[in-house]
Formats: sequence, structure tokens, C-alpha cells
Amino acid sequence: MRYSAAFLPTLRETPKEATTVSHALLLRAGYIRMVGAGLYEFLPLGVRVLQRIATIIREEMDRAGAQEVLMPAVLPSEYFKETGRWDKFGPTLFRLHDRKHGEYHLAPTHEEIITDMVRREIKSYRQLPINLYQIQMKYRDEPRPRAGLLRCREFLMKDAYSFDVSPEAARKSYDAMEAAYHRVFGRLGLQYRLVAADSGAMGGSGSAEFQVLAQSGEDAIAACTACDYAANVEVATAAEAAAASTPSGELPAPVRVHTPGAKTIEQLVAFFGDRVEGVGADRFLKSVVYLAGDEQVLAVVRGDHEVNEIKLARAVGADEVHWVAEPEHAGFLGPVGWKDKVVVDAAAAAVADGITGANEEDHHLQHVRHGRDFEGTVADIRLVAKGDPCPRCGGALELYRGIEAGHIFMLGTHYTDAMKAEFLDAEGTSRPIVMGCYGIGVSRLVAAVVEQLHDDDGLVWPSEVAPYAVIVTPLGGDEPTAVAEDLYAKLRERGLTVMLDDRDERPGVKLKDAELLGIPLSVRVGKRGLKDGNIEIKARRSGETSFVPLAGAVDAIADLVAKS
RNA sequence: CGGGGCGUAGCGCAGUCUGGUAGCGCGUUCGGUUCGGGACCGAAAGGUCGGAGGUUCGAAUCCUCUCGCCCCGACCA
Repeated sequence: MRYSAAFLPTLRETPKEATTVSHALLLRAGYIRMVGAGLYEFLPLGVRVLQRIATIIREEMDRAGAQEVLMPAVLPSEYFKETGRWDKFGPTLFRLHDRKHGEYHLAPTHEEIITDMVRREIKSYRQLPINLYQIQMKYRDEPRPRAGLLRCREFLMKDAYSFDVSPEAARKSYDAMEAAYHRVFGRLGLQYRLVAADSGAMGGSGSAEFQVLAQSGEDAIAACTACDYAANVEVATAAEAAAASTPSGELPAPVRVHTPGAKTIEQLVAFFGDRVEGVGADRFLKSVVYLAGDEQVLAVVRGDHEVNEIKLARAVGADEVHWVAEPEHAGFLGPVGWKDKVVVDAAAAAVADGITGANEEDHHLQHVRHGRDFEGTVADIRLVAKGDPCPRCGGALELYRGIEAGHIFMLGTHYTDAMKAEFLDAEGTSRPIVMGCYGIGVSRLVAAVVEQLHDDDGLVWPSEVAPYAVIVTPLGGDEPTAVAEDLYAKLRERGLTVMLDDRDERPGVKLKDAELLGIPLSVRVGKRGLKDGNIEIKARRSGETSFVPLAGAVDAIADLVAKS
């Protein structure tokens, strides 16, 4: 590509709506433009990157035995109604009508459609297993699109669906996809963790996320520093801590203590610090009020812990719980004498001599213990914290932020039961097909790669996804221009993707743009080098510069591209 | 949906409080000088001041409504 003819509008300054690195750089380097909240145009370079990532995914899906299909993005409502998701998706679903007033929606995901496709064609166990995937735009009217390509309302997704005769067979399909995903993320050069996750509204029996580690990520991940345990904090657990700070001797009866204005754990630790030797946040029983449906629940965790609402919901058998912002006596709440349901975190239940709110303004109770002074269901309802012992090996957990770039689910017969997708087994019995589904956010991956790999000068593409392998920059003068033209032609003959910066710009401008674009190899042709018969090659990522003789330049460059 | 911020030229911003000829930098166009790290001189083009209504002799500026974007939260495969 000749830069002079490219539709490649770069920006010197960052548009103010961009506050995330990937968003800012992709805008500045002319890869994407915004059309509306969560709606983006991919300009030529953006498309090239998107397609290269899609190609990697395609290759790995095909290698794993999946077959590519393409389903419509505009769907009649009947399929989602069949599984109840027409209502369940709520406002996230983009709904529309056709000219005959028929009800439609834009596809947020395709479990129903593919299940319908499969149930129409698959009748026998002889036709299974099968794994079908597509790469296509998905539509979700997100409550809050954010950070450019990281959370869009229209985004490119690879979604695969496996169909098997049994849970055991489905497990094999799931494992094959997991392996394929590892290859994809490995080829993209990403730092990522495979983490246990909440299967959420997808339904099904288990799931794991491929989380690309990045500060701008929306998800919090707990990962062991010693073994490979990793989980979304939504579901992460810690090994049972040893019963904390058990004092010797008999526990005295609870004492009511006047604690004026001391509402937070921090204030309480300061308040009791003078009175109780060695008191820390882990001696307090923090009580938080939640609503589970109509029922009020008091969640009790240790002062140094936080409530995990997903775990709490599970513990009380609710779909979700809602935090009650301003209950009576906020700051002085406690489980002793509490009339509604109480759920106590296991770590809080192990506190032998605790301090908690007295349910009375400006008062707390000292010397409180679960089982003696109050009752309540004991369950794991807390968020894991940095340094907690790993549930698998006891090593220390570390917290990371991550971008969910892939998610694999064992769906079981959730959809095939609802939609009666059945096959005849060898005995002639009709049985539901066992499903799995596997997603990769392709456009999100573009942003994820940038989040992980960039520098102050701009984008830095790994060679596997770079829009061009090489950019050739003549630095002014007739001879360098002629040499650059010649190199451009010869490198292209070699089958390399090459950009030639043939613009009538000053060297500084061209070199800055080459860096902003993130093309892995920059070939500079200038009088200075040609004087000694050399051209200069600079690696974008390492910054390493080498001079090579013009005579062998094409081979040298092709070599470097092949090795990268 | 709750809280906060912002809409003025392609991009970044000033001007709004205190109403009175719509500005600056970058970019763009033309001419010239330059040419290995975002050059310099000169000239020029480019704006329904997000939109609608109102107040006023007069509105980017004041009032009302509305739309959009960003951030935090809620929410969310």
C-alpha cells in the first residue's frame, strides 16, 4: 500500500472522548472512528487487524474440527421466545419490526438459532458430535458501552457451538475448544489467564473465561501465585483460614460499648485500638443488609472482608440480592438479636471474640461469637482478598484486572431440552443433545492486544496481527526515493505486506506516523545510510536498529519478518 | 436508571460568570524557503456556537425543554 493513497487519517491529538489507551491509540492511528456510543467504524488498517485476528481464530477452530457457518443477525422473535430469553434479555435486546409488523431482534448470541438448525438436521447419534462456529456481528444494547472497542453495542464475535451425545462426550468437545483457545491467545502473544467463572444468564453447568490481563479490564480476577488456580472474583474462594485470633480463657459475656460516631471499620479499629490489645479489622463482624426478593438478609463478614453478592445470592437461593443503602442504625448493625435472616461468612463465624454493631445508635457489642451470641447460616459469602490462601494449594492469591476476551460454557441440555433438540441413540431411545458454547470477542481482542502492547509513541502490533509487516520510509532525496520504490516492489514480490510512505512529508512526520501505526518493522532509506550502501531497519517493539547492505536488504528483511 | 462532566472549524481548546463584530494552536489549501525525529515565512479556505423554544433592541453567553458524548455507579453471556 502506498501511504499517499491510503485512507489513513491519523490524529496528533487524542479526541477527548477517549480515556482508555486502546481507544485513544486506535483513534489517533486511524484504525477506528466512532459513530455513536458503542458503535464503531473500522477504517482500512482496523479491518486488516480485525481480519488477521479472525484468521487466526478460524485456523484454530478449523484445526480443532469445528466448521464455519453463518447465521442471520436479524432474527424472528419466536426462537428466543421458545427458551424464554425474549423476556430474559430485557432492554439489552435490540428489537424491531418488519413491514408486516412481525417481531424481530438483532442477535446478541445464537444458541437458539443454531439449536434450531441442528434439531432440523440431526436425528441420529451417528451424526454427532458436531461443532459449528461463525464470525459475525453481535448486538447488545448495553446499559453502558465504554472504552472504545472494549464494550460495544455492536461487536464482532466468534461463537462456536458443540453438540454431543453425552455429558462425557461434551466434555471432550469442551476440552478441545479450551485447547484451541489457548492456541489462539498464545499466537496473539497475550498475557492471559484461564479463570473459573460464573455461568450467569447463559445457564449450564460450568464455564471458564479467558481473561487478558490489563489494568483497564472490567473484571477482577484472583489468581494463585504458586499454582495455576485462577477465578473471577465473582466465584473465587479462599482456603479456610485458621480460626483467627482466639484468645485464651473463657469468653466474657457481650459488653455494650459506647462508640460515638464510629461507623466504619477503620474508625472502629482506631476506637478499640486503645482498649483492646492487638485488635485489627479481622476482629470485627461487619454486617450489611441486603434484599433478596422481598426478604431482608443480614450478611456478616469479617471487618477486613467484603461481601460477594453473587455468593450471597447463591447462599440464600435467590437470583440476585440488592444492597440496602441506608438501613436503620447503619454503621451500628450487628447479628445479635437480628430478627430477619442472617448469613455468616465462614471466616466471620470463626472469629472467637468479635466486635459487632449493637443495632443501636453509637453502640457496639464486644465479646461476641457466632453460635453463642447469635445464629445464622454459615456460608462462603465473601470476596477473596489479596494474600488469601489459594483453595487448591494454599499459596497466596493475587488480584488482577482482566478483559474477558473468551468464554467457554458447558451448557448441558439447557437449550436442547427447551427446544426439543433430540437424537436417537444406538438403542433407539430419543435423548436430548448435549451442548457447549464458546465465544471470543474478536473486535474486543483488537483493543485487548493494544491494552497490553503499546508505548508512548503509539501502537505496537505483534507480527501475527500487524496490518502490514513492513513500512518502508524514504527520508527525502531522489536516490532514497528510488531505492525505497525498488525495495517496496521487491518486498511485495516476496509476498510480504508492505506500506510505502511515499508522502511528500518531512522525515520526522513519517517516522512519527510509522511508530504511531505500530508496524513491526520500519525500513528507513536515507542518504546517510546509502552513502555506505546501507539501509536501516528498526524493530518497533524492541527499538533495535540495524544497518544492512542494500544488496542483501530484501533477504534480510524477509528473514526478520519470518523470524518475528 | 442515579451521580458528575462536556457539546464552539477536521482535532485540541479559549470566549459563557458580567449579553454587544466568533477567536487561538494543530491540521487543510496556495506560494516560497527547508528536508534523518511532528520545520519556517507569507497568504487563504473552513463555524446552523448540538437542537428547539423563550427573554432581550441584541444571545455562544440568560431561562425552559430536548438530543448527544464521556466518566463513576447500578446493570450486563
